[in-house]
Amino acid sequence: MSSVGIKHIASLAGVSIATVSRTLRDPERVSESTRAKVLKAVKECGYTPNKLGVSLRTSRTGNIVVIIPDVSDSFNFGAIKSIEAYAQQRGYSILLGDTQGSEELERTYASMVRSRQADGIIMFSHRLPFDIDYSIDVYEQLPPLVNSCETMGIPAIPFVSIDNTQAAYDATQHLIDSGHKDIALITGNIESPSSQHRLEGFRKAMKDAGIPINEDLIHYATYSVEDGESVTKEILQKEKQPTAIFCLSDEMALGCCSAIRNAGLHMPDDISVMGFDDIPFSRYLSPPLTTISQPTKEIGKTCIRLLLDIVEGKRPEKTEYILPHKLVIRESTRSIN
Amino acid sequence: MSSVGIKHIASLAGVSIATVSRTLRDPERVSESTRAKVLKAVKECGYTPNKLGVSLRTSRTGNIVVIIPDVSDSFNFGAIKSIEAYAQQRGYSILLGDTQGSEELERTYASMVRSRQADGIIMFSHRLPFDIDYSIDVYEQLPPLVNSCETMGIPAIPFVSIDNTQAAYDATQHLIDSGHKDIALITGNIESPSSQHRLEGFRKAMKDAGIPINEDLIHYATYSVEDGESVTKEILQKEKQPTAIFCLSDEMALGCCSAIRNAGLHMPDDISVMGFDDIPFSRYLSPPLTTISQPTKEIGKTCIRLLLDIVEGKRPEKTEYILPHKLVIRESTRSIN
DNA sequence: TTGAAAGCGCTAACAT
DNA sequence: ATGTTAGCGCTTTCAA
Repeated sequence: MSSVGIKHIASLAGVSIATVSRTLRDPERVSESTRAKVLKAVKECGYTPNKLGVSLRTSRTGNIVVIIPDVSDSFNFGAIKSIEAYAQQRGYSILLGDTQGSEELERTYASMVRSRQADGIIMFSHRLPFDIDYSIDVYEQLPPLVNSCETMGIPAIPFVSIDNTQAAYDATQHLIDSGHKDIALITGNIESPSSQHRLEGFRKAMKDAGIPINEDLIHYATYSVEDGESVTKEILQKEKQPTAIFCLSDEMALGCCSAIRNAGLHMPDDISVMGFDDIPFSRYLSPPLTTISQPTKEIGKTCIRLLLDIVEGKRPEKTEYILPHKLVIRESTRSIN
Repeated sequence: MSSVGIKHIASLAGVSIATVSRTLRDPERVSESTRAKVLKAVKECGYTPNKLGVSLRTSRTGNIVVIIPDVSDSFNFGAIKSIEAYAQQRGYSILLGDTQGSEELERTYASMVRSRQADGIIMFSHRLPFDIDYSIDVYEQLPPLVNSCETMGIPAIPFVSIDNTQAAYDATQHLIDSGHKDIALITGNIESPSSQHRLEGFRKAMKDAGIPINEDLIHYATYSVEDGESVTKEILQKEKQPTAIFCLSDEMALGCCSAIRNAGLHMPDDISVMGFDDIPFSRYLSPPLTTISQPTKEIGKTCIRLLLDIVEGKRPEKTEYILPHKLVIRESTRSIN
């Protein structure tokens, strides 16, 4: 791949490099004839400005890094899609950084803004991906950063999510209303605030209904298909079985359903399963999954809008954006009243 | 976020900026005492070199763009994962560019190498994301680029994939061996070589078995869940129904299974379903999906290894890497002999 | 072992 | 309307 620079175009068009630059960034400011000459040369050479030079000079890159533990997790998808759409509309590019849950990779991607390769970060994890000195003003040390779905618990960092506690409360309430009392719960990584809050919502709903919680029915795992399957296996091997299993993610629910089927049981007749997230696959499951739907599109759009405002120097009015969730009742749960 | 540059560190440590640079890139070349001074200053300020400056100077960025129509497509996931792992090991960062199938976005991401923000491209789509002049040497105009799973049909571009024709042949053969003759086929976007080759493999297997192909049973769609569902609905509404449906992607098979269930039919008793890709979810379906498994890890690793070699100036020995696939027989197909 | 200085490609302030 | 020039942050000769 050959490399033509602005100087080459300038000499080819018989103008100064400044004129080339102007023609490209603000065509109105050069005469029509000059513009034609320059554009012709640009076209002939297939010239593209070296963005390193541009960014170095302007200290703007037009790149936003989105840091996600797992891009393949279907839940994130809706959010990513709307982040991309809106960013493009505002002239920014989205760089997806998949971290496989590795903190090191989180930091690597986050460092792209420190090293000036990107202007801001949207973070789908709860870990702060760089060190800050809490003894001095935290605000000053923060790059443009927005938290999606998980919070780091730092007030200076805008946070967009649903009310996980209330959502889990609603899901649990639905099971309780359907007559379930022996409800097993499988959590995601309990270090993530989303998992903590969902667990909290579950406890609260049970408590409000006056149902004592059997701690043996609470299983600590991760939001993965594999864990959903293995934990469910365990659950089904015990003597006393729950009438319902509440998986704190749909991915887990998927594994859960598989384990139930493999045990020769049927949903929802033998056991009810409640998911969380409403990933696209959930409606295609057999039976289709009852779950909590998150407004992923809105979450994504809010994140990127907020972030670009910050990048461009506007301060967001609020620092916490809680969007509405929805209980989606399908066929994996049934009333046992 | 404050911004300290190399000059600041230099003055803080009482050395020249050249020494700071040397200390950071090749610590051996400065005296121990100087090194200590510099590193101390670096640490105090939390200094990170501005990569724009570095890259501008060295004309290397250490970034690789991976361009994918849809990061959420579970099939790509395995490949992405191993691409990331290997790249990291060789000191490169992976930037994921999700294009939603948009050619414009493909070009946007591809232009990152032309504009010097990345060193090379791994492309999961079949469209060349920039214009080239076929009247002059094509090779000269190509940035470091490797094709994954889809080929652009340009010999100069290395290509890593399975043998899609043979894989579809094997899948079809399995159905034929099981006694199926009336086999419906649902293709992906027929402009993609992978779809074309899979269709070809299907035709060849049918022909070799002496089974005439009913063109009405070949449905042209895209690799999506939605299309799998809607096309299957259509198929099930006709008078004469096939005994098996071969979906050219697992995502489609998912929708297909859902449609079959909604029609009150059962797999594999009423109808057999064959997928393609073996995405992680497939084994959790009910019933688990019979499909073609692709060696995604190997595909990813081969791509990135090839690409980094090219970036670093080594020419790959071969230009086509065909890796082995595998027929995975689960429970969505049955013998009707 | 270290420093001075050129220059990577570009933009923008200033001058014409 | 266009050109000249300084300088963004860094690496790397070259010289000391």
